[in-house]
Amino acid sequence: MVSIYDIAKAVGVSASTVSLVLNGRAGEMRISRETQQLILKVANEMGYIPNVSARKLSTRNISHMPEIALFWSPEQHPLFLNTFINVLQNMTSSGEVREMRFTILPYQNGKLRELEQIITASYFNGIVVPPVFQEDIDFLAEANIQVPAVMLYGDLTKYNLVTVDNYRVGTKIADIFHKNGHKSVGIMQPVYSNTSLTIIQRNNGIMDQCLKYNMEVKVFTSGQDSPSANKVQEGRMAAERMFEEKSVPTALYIQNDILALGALSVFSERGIRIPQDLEIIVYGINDSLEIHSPSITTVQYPTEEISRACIKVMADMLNMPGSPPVKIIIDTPFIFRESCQQ
Amino acid sequence: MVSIYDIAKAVGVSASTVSLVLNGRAGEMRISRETQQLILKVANEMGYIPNVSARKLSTRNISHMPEIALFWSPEQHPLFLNTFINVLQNMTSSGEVREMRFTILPYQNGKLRELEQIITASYFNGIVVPPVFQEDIDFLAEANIQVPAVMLYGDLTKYNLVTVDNYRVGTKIADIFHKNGHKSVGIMQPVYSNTSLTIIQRNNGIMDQCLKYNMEVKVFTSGQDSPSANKVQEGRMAAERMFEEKSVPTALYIQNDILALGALSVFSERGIRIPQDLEIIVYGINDSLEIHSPSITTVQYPTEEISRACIKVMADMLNMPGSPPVKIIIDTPFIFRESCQQ
DNA sequence: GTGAAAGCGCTAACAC
DNA sequence: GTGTTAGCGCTTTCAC
Repeated sequence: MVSIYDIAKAVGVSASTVSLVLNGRAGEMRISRETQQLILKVANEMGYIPNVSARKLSTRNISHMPEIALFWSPEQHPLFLNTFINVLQNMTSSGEVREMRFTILPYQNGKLRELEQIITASYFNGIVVPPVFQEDIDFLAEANIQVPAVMLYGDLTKYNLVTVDNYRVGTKIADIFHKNGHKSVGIMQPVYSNTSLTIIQRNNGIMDQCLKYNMEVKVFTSGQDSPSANKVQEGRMAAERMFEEKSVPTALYIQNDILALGALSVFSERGIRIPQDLEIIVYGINDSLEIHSPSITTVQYPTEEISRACIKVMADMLNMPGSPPVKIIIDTPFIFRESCQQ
Repeated sequence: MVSIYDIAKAVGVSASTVSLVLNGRAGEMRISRETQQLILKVANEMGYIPNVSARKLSTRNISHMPEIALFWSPEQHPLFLNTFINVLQNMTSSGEVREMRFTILPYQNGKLRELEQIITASYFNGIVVPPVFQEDIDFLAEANIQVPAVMLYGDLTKYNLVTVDNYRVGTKIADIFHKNGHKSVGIMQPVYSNTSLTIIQRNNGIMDQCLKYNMEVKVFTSGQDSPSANKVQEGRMAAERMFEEKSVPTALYIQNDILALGALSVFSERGIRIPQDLEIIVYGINDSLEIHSPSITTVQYPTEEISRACIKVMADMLNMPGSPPVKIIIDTPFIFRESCQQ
């Protein structure tokens, strides 16, 4: 970390001169052209980056407010982050919660531990993290976090939790398929999903319930992982593979809305009639499933409600640090449309 | 701002005692139960929030890296923020650019000025802002920003700019419609759009070019603003209004992909044949337009490329502060599909 | 034109 | 058990 003192030393002036020049206030004071040039040049060469913490401290940070770390992994739903920020904006501007600032910390699922320093050093006034891999949950279970923390998954009683009941989603889907007389159920999911606990939980819900009802369950994936940008293609491949089976299921649950778009296009090309040949339920949140022809029954991933509850809990914890952690389960409503009636 | 000194004074102990207790290190040292309780209680009552800047400074912030402000308004494309963070993650983890930290600062389009203090106080090592309202551009034109700034719109030569050529998108669309023999062109857009410069620019491109070709242009909106969550419904309403006209256009440009979903469902219900009765081009980025039946010709909003260029420019400016601002125009590729052939 | 010095809120070593 | 003190990097006032 190069500081203005390092620059001052290198140039042979005092730190305050450096500070003035670097802040474009050299004109106010009368600092010589040469000194200015030299300071700028040396600062550049040394790769100086101002320490904003020091700056905020020294200037009595006008806009001081809680800084929250929002951990984010690429596998989160692509609309979730946008929703979170919009909800935040609404809640703070309406005065429903105090103002806070969110800094996004990208991480790889399963590799949260690599950010241990940041997480445990209390460099933020609070943290929000959606740990959907066992490794991350294990890490958090043993981690020593001193600031308010809201988890979006994981049954760790020492932290606040805002989440949905994934297992229940699974059993309800099985119930519906059973009620509609199906004997053979398919689950379509991204390849990545074999390690995501939310997906596993929903699968377990379906499978356990199907076992009870004596329904057959098959899992379909594209067989190869795809970059997140290509979930549609992955859905197409998964659908194609479904038809390679001798017996194709009559009811299909798709774990991801983008994947569903790909699969639906294959079904359409192949002339599969929905729901007559195949009943479909999709988990996710995507406008196009509503206007798809036929319209698609979905289990809503309630990103807005999750965001709202998460922000509320964080605000409460900031106001009352040390309160016992809360656990909030958000409802996942079923929206019945043409692809699968209740 | 209540500090640990305030708490110390109130309780009648020293600041270091307060610090120890508040950091859960009271056990290490031997601080009495009562003192601990009291400190915690008073801290709560006084609404103490640790100043993370001071904390980072005093602990020689291990994870020190540039902190960038990412200004964000609700009207941004809902997938853009996610894309931005994913691209950031890829670029930093591959070592393509230095690590940086992005803090999201929500703002209302047209009200950027309200954040003037934050913007000009240099509390961040850099700022990124997508100003699409004239008020915001005017503000930025006169603002005194001392840190590297990347704009995602607006022709302000004093800042870096990464953007697309909206006007050109408009003229190209008009060219295509003209080439395909249309005499009457429709533009469908969100109500909000009458103040968004990007949309206005694309409109101007279309209109200017249509004038040349002697093509008629009509603009369609839902007639009433909708919450951002209901763009599909807004699209439906706009489509309905289109059919209230005596003469319905034979070619339609839709300014927004979600709006398009709503409109397309109406066209489908009404038995409008695409492209025979109506050729359609949509601006945006949405997987479902690709798998829609018929598939929809789009002008890609290149969020990934914009993000990449923006992050690269920011990294360069951090490495070489004081470099002259750059201006990067990202291509907006046309993806021709069934709804409008070239 | 430039430097010295105080102070922002906090932590950590050490003193008592 | 608790207090004193130095110092993190920067800005700002004032002195020369």
